[in-house]
Amino acid sequence: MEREPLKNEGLEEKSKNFLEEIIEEDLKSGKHAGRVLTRFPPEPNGYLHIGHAKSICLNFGLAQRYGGKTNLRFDDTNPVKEDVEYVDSIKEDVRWLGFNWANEFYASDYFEQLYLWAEVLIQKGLAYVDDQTQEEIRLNRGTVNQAGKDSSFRNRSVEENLDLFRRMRAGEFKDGERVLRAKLDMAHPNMLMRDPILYRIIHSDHHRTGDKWCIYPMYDYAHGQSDSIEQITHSICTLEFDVHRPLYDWFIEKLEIFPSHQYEFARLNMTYTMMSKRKLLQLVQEKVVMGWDDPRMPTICGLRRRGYTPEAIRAFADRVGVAKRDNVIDISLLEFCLREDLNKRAERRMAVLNPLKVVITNYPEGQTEELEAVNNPEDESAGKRMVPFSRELYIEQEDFMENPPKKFFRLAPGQEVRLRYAYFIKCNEVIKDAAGNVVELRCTYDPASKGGQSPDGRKVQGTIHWVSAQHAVKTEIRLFDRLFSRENPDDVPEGQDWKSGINPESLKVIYGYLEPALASAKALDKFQFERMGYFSVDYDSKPGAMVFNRTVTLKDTWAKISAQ
RNA sequence: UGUCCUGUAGUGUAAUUGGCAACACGUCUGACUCUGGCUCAGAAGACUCGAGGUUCGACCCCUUGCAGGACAACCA
Repeated sequence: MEREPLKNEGLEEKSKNFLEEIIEEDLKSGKHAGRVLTRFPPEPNGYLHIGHAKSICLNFGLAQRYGGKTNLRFDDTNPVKEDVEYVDSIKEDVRWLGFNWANEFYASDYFEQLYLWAEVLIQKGLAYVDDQTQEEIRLNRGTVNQAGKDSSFRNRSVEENLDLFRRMRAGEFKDGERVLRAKLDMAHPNMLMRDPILYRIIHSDHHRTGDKWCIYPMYDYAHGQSDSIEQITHSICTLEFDVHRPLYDWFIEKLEIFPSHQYEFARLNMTYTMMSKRKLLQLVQEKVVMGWDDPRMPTICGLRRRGYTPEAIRAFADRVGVAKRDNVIDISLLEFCLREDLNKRAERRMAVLNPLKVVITNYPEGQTEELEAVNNPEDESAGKRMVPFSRELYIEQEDFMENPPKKFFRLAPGQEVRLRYAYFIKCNEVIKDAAGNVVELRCTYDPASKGGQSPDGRKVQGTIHWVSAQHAVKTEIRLFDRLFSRENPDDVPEGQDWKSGINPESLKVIYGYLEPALASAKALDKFQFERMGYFSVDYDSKPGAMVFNRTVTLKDTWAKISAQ
């Protein structure tokens, strides 16, 4: 009562999401003796994407916040789709995002226990072996508004079921010949409760268990029990599993095992972004993109290669929040989080993407000088560097206009601008080629403005970046744009393929000029090219043949103004 | 002709659990500036899906509509 509301303590109380509320209630009621154990359960059949990042941040974040732990568990119950390539990439991505799991588990670790429990269900008369074909099972399941029909094998004796199930395991039957089903209710309004399949026969090697098994548990039969075995307290998954929860609870109840609980949240959707693992796989297989880590992909490895930081992704996951309603996040929020992070840590450099030659006519030929430039105005500890200046420079084509509109603060005939960290220059002459294109500018500089200082207090509205022609490092630069041109890539016009939405101009390769300080940059190094955006060194980069990826442009107010 | 989930500014997420709707992104002003970046100051924008009801008082509770989503792989 005499306790003041926590106000000016710097840690303004952030509102809780519904999962935090559930956990806090559980903690208060002593539900699991104060224990919080979550799990991140990917199927190793594809690469993780930004949607998974939300789930990872949620599961690990929640555990961290409440003094708990998180297991990484591979849901590897379908050998035909899964592969070690994927488990390796998943581990790398989770680590890169900045999380450490308490244990690395596999659903396949539990195959024996799961099998034993299946026998228990058979003994209890709660499971039976069905000989119907896949087609018959499908037909007899009914539809959403029509009850299904009982299988004629539904009432086999416990002994017969046990015998058949053991022979399934022993490999006496071919793929698809029989399945083990739970005996629930073929008329249940929830389709998943209509005698779901527990085990199917697959004579296929498993990436971990090899040829030890030829029967494999289905998701519903494996997931909840795996949670239970690990004593997961809060099993958090996406909304589409909501319908599975009654089944999840049913197995735990009938088996009388640790009561893990499932909670569902709405998965992440993002504008202009494809989240379907299946379709992303297709893009890779059909070589629409360079691979899973193509910088245009929404995969974690793609974002990494693009130049994203784990901090930016975590901040994003934090800002999108968690709830149960369907949502579509504007991709500009992701970009905002990225810029916010990069602004603080990326060192600034100058680079000209579309060069226009400038000759300083009153600057001595053959002379070179070094000018001091700040590495990061947001971080003094980043220090300074020297940038070479000479008579011939490159500036950005778009920084010159022969007939500028009123608010154009850059270079134009007779107009003066500041070359960042260098001098004021004034354009005197415009040289064109036969076709009338501007190919060179002749300018004069004011020696008194060295360093970019105004010698007499005179104001120059514009400051542009530049690079000394003789010192410049020519480099490949990959400019990326959104992979899909439609805001919702799944919203495909009638009669068209979803791939019709792919943006044909999502990758543009150009050659630009860098200031020499950039020549020694290593893969994944990040810089802000002043006034142009954030760029990151690509894996393809080699000494002498550098490759930069444009991570994201800077916010461009001028583009808005000039577009009226 | 089903079962379940969900409806709050353009987009997300809040609202001390019944006390006259907040924060972020985006948008628009303006200031500052050696990045048309950053930063700073401000503005517009929601009668909380509709209709009833309970209550002094409803985003919140009740009734009833409507809308969106999920579920009919031997996928997860």
